Amino acid sequence: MRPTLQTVADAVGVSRSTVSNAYSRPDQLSTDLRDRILSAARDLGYAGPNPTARSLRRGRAGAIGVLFTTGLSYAFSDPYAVQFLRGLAESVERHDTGMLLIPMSNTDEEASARAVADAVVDGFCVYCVPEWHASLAAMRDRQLPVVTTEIRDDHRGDEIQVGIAERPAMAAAARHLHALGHRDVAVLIADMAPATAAGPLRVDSPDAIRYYVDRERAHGVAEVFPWAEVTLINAAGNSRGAGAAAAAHVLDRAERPTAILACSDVLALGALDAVAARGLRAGADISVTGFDDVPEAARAGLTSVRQPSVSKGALAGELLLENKRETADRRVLLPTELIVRASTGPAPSRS
Amino acid sequence: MRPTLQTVADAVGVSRSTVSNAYSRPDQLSTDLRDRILSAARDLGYAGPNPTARSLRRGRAGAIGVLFTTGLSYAFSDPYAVQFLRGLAESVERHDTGMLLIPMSNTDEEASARAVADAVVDGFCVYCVPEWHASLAAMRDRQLPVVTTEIRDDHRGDEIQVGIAERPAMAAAARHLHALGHRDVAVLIADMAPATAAGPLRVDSPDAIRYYVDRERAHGVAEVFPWAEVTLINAAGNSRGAGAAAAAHVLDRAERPTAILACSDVLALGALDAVAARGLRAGADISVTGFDDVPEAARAGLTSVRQPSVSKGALAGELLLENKRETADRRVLLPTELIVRASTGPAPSRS
DNA sequence: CTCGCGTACTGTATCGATACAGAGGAACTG
DNA sequence: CAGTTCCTCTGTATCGATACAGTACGCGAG
Repeated sequence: MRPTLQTVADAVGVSRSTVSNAYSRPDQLSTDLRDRILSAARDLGYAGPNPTARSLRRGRAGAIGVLFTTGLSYAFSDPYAVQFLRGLAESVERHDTGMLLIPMSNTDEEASARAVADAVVDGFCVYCVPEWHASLAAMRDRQLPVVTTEIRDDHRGDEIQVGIAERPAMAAAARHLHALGHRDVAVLIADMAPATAAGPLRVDSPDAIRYYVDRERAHGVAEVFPWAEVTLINAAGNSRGAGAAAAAHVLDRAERPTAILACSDVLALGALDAVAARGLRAGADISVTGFDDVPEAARAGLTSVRQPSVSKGALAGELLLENKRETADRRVLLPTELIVRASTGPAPSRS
Repeated sequence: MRPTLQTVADAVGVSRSTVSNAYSRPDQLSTDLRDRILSAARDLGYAGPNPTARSLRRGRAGAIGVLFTTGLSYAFSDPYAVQFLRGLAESVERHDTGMLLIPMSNTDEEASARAVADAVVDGFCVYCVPEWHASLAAMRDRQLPVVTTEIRDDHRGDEIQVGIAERPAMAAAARHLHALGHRDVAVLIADMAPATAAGPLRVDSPDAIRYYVDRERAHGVAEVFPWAEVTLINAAGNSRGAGAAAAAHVLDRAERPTAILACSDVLALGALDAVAARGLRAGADISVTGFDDVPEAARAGLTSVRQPSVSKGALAGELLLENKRETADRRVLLPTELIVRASTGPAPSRS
């Protein structure tokens, strides 16, 4: 059997409490005794206080759970998500806390829900999880502090929210295109559950879009362009390849839109790939906008809606772990800004 | 006080064990009683069995710790790392296990070491952590199963290893360049501790390179080109920007090398950026090779050494969590392949 | 000499569950 | 009707630590 605190205590001839103090509260005992205890522990091959037992007794897990969309794969391949994670990691680390990644499977929601129920954590951070996902219910059952990256009016309970005003942010991109003379535009979204086929989609209203963020952004477009005249394009996932494939569907049509508003830079970059593959010139033959303003967008000359990424994550972690949680703002709205680059230009005249 | 199993048991008038069974072993009691228990639990606001307590009693944390290089930031921005993580996540998930990310701070190694010591996990996966990092010692103290992504002859203890033959893999790229007539080449590495300045570096032998993987790859180059004639370039980190900045140092020299062998695609792509920024043509004026063969490499026409990414992660998870750990191979060597694209071509004749 | 006080260590209760042996009773067997 | 088996449920021991109140003792002050 592996040694425990008691094993060490017996070996040195002191009480278990004292050995515990040797590790966790060095000021509670003489240096001499402490050294004797630690060296005895080494001799016995004692691995140090068991973190699980410590967590139980202390009532603190020392980690937060991060609920991530879509089997991790897309999440990680979006530079925006990566930056968010990085900010989160940094602030979480400052609080001597870890990050337990909990991927949200689309194929087996129950597995994800189980993972949430079993997670040894002190709180949760929800990033881009569709509202209907079973794991969210499991998370609420835990009754732990939660921070989400969406600002919603219909938000449940007392979740902390850190996010942007999705609708006006996207509307800014739409207005930009409208001012350039575009009248026939398409919106490119990533279906978060790969149930719907890739390609053009007919929905009567933005409200029919299942995932909140995309829905709000579509509403932003609808503030500028009559929704009935907007083409909605569904991508098979939030990846560059999926964006290219989805964009291809409308680029090959006789009457193609003069502009595409993508709900993420990753999708937009994919659209640019598809545009280039057809020998079209982005910003001239067709305009494309993205969302997030990831570093890659600057390299590609993509017009995009910038939103803070790293600081969004950092703030989420901060608010979640701050103990003076009562006083702090439970809802933080971050600024956005439209960055205009070469991928948008005047609408081509109809031939 | 929050309700516990006992609270629910008292409310229903059964024993604590029975309530526990209602959650964890439904077959042990009648459906009728189970329903009564679960509904009573709901009424009482019982959040379900406490995962920490469960972990302690079961002797299983239900998570593995992932030790990641350099404050998470670079790790996540390398698509290769992301793919590895994805594979790892998938296999870990199959075992009903979670992933606790443990970022390795370079500025505060002790903080990382503490995070490792306190992590509630059943094992560790080490990805790209420099061997001198304090957290590795802390990890070994835990005496838990470990899998690393490096195949080393001098490996300690009984770590499981999943990796590639670094030296011959890189040598293949070097031979490819040699066959194209290149004689003056540079090796681009990412210093894992940002102690050394970016730019050309003089070291007597590849052995002086601190980080194992880079060291081995440099040895691979040295198998083909006399080391004394190879220029070593240090980048400030494993990022595209750092790669570009480092490459710039030698591109602007009067006698620039005719080829650059980068130790990662991210660095190589940065080098390509620097090449393009100077109006040079990759594959003609200068050749560039990468390592990993990430999707981006194909788009950029980058010659690269392909290594399995997703399956490397998946295999690491599998070997770590498989319970028949005794019989399984504790050391798995994965294949690599040189993928030749447009970024390499014949050496330009000296003018 | 007694009181007060700080330092160094001890002992017990407790964190919240699961494992496992076993009890009680119904049903089936011969 | 005793014997066996199965199904439900119970009770106690236990996982490995930390919290906290308390003891013992040395030492300076009044």
